[in-house]
Amino acid sequence: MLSYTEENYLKIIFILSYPTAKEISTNDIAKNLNINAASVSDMLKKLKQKNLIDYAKYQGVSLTQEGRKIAVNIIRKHRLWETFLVNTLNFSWDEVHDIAEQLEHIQSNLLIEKLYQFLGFPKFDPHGEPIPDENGTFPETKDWICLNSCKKQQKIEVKSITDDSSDLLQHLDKISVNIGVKIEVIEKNSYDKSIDVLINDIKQCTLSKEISEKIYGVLLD
Amino acid sequence: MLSYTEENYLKIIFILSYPTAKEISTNDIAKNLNINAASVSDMLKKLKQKNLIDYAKYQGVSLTQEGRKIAVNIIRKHRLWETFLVNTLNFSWDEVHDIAEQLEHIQSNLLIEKLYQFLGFPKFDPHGEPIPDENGTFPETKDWICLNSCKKQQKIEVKSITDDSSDLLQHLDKISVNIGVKIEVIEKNSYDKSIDVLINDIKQCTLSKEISEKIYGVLLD
DNA sequence: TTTATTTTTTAGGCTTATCTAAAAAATATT
DNA sequence: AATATTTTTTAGATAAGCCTAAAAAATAAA
Ligand SMILES: [Mn+2]
Ligand SMILES: [Mn+2]
Ligand SMILES: [Mn+2]
Ligand SMILES: [Mn+2]
Repeated sequence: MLSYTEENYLKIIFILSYPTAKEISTNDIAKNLNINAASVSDMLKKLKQKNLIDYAKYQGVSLTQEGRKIAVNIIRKHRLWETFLVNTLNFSWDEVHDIAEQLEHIQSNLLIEKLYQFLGFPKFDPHGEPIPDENGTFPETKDWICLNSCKKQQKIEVKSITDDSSDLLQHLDKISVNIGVKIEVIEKNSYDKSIDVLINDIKQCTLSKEISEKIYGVLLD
Repeated sequence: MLSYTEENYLKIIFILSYPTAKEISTNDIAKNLNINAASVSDMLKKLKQKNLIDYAKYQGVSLTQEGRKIAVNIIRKHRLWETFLVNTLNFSWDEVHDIAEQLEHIQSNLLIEKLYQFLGFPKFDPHGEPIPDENGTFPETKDWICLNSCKKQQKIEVKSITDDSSDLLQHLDKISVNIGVKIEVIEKNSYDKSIDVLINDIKQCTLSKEISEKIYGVLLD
């Protein structure tokens, strides 16, 4: 049985390396968990000891088979709980991430099985993030592209927001961006990498790089 | 913000003193939490420091206003989650206690409000235990009596089982005792304090003291 | 009312997860 | 290639929550 802390380390290593499975630096983990790099070094030693990560001093870190399995299960639980909170309890999509951060650590396979069934075997969470199935397999998303990478005049249907922070999601609500809307690139501004877009063929606005790189969708036309 | 551990101490102090609010001993807490009495002494000092308990060395412990409020909220969450697990996710009543022990520590007032509403403002959990409302008020149960205290030929309708352990609940399933059944006392055996009973006017069996003292109900006729 | 037993507290340790400061290694710059 | 900067690790501390062993207080028994 792992501690919440250990689970959070495995989860963040997975997320930072997804989908490439590349090696992650001590500093990246430290920044993302808001802890000191020295503490991360300590924990990496411990996780290596438990055979959950591949790690050699100064060489970065990656998950072992076993570590990946645990990380994916935490992510599965997180996203199923977010789906429950929005679909069943009528939370809005910007309110659920912090609660799911807690719920993802509840230990019970039966609970997750039953929740999964109750929710109707969902494949994506309220932010469009893919929910791995009971074998750890993620639903297909390879035709999704980043809005940020679209050329002028290309148009996408939004499939996912890759950041659940309430700040961002509330901002997206304000400009009427949610899962399913169509966004067309009107202009690309090279100076600050922002883009001018048309949302659902009606509303025009400018999206900063920070925002556009978190929106993914499928190309239309 | 309290730790899970602190919350568990407050909860067990409440439960051990309910409904009398009498003083609780260090040893009682230690036995119930499966920890050493020395550890309990340490924690009591800390909880007193935080004004959550009234405590003087060697004199037993009781909850302050503030401590009681927190304890009742944990119990409310525990029982609402058990209700959710049984009513919504189709768990059986013997499977839910350990999961609720984890879920009761999830921090979010909004979550509990929404869960409460989703479940239809339940007053009792799957074991018949009263669920305090948002103000900490417990539903009325003062006409409930313990099966153990019934005289020969008295008959009750079961309202609650005051122990959620799966061992006991599975045993009760086996002898067809659940919430709502009628139990009549046929004979009281003074030697071991066991009683012979008739369940739903059909099935006769003997209940040990350990079992009969955990069954509560309302007197019939 | 002494003495014995039980309960509770204190003293001193251990583990986990964190920190700061300093050392070591890797990387970037001149 | 030598030096400066950044990244990572080690060393040494701390707080929470637990432990065992021993001391102190309360309670029960003689
Ligand atoms: Mn999330
Ligand atoms: Mn999400
Ligand atoms: Mn319970
Ligand atoms: Mn219960």
